[in-house]
Amino acid sequence: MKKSNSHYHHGHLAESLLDAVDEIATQFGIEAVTLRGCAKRIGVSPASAFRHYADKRSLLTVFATRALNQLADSMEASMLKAQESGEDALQAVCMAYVHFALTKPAFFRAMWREEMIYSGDPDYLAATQRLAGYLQEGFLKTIADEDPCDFSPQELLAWSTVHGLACLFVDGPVAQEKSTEERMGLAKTVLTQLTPVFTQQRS
Amino acid sequence: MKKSNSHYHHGHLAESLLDAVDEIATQFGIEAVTLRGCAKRIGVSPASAFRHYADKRSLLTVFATRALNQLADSMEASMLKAQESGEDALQAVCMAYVHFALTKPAFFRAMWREEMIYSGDPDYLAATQRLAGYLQEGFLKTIADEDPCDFSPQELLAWSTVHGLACLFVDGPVAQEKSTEERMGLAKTVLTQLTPVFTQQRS
DNA sequence: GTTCATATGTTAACACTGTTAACTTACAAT
DNA sequence: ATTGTAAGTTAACAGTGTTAACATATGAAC
Repeated sequence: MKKSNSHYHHGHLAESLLDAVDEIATQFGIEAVTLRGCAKRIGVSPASAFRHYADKRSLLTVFATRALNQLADSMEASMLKAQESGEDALQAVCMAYVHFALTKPAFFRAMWREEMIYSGDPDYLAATQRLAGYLQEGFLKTIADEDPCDFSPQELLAWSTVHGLACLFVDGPVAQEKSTEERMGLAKTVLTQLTPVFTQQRS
Repeated sequence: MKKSNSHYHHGHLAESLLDAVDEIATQFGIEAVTLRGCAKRIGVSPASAFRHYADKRSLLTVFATRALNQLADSMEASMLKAQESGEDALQAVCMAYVHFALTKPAFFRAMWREEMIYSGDPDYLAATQRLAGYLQEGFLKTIADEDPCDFSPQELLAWSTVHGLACLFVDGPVAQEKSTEERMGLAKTVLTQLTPVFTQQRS
């Protein structure tokens, strides 16, 4: 955090650019994010971004990865809290997923826009796997050392339902006029229906 | 279908532009669709599109609406076929949903990219409601004349699951290396788990 | 059939985008 | 102190959506 008075070298440009993407995406949506806009917001020349990111898509990939880890953090916290108080951990994790999508829609979109990012990037893939890991907790692992990209039908059902719900809320025509609280309640009702399917084989 | 030899007036530019979007999106993805590219493919000047569409977003809105109706057509056909042969109609409709996403990923994406279209457009909204209608068939309607945007928990569970599955296949890290057939099989396994939830209250 | 309003196309320009090449500055190791 | 390198700048490029001003073909009224 050392500050030069010359201001020629910014010093934290890579991270500052991510913050700029954050702010612009939050205010105007992920489609409005522009390299030149980010640079201008930081007070730096348009071309400077290319010293730190190969292209715009790389920047958005890192941003998406960052957003995935933020979501995973939030899911982890919810899980731990639920485990302490003896609540349904899977339910808590799912609700955290939906809550993130509702409160940070631009971030949630950025995570899954396949054509805007390099979805084969190792860090990105690792972040998606970390996220999926919290949804897999609470399920019996039948096979050890399995491919982390391979999901049991129960796990995939859980992820599909919560992901679909989040997507329909964010980009779809479902409950558009409703408040965040109302939609969270609706999500709870929907997810509760799944408990009979899971309670049979829960660990 | 009358053809002028002067070639000054194209005649079917509005529809031809939609076809161009179709072809470019299929080949290179929805992000690669460009007004100038569409115009060039048709052999028309870049500015001509604006006589038929207010802006690019309007064109993509009509394209998304068209794609939604194609999906709804496919779902309707699957439903009728299943009803004739006595199969599970809801299952058939869900499988048609996933199949469309897998075979026409660019179209499926275009339907739900909120920032690329005018999602408040009446025709677009009508198409989404038509689509949702096929998922609602087979469920008991408890309240008559209800808002078509309002879904029962069961209906929303069905839509969320199938939509999430489709999205995770198309944009997510799930089963990326698997073939379409394998993924359809996986989808069936996931969706079958929902039958106990629905059979209680099916009509 | 000629006239003419209108729908539908063209051309040329605008500001803005991502990206690159050539250049400049500051820092850090010798 | 010198100097190599990391990190910034400027100026240009082609490509984008969009608009204004202009051109042409169509079809209805006379």
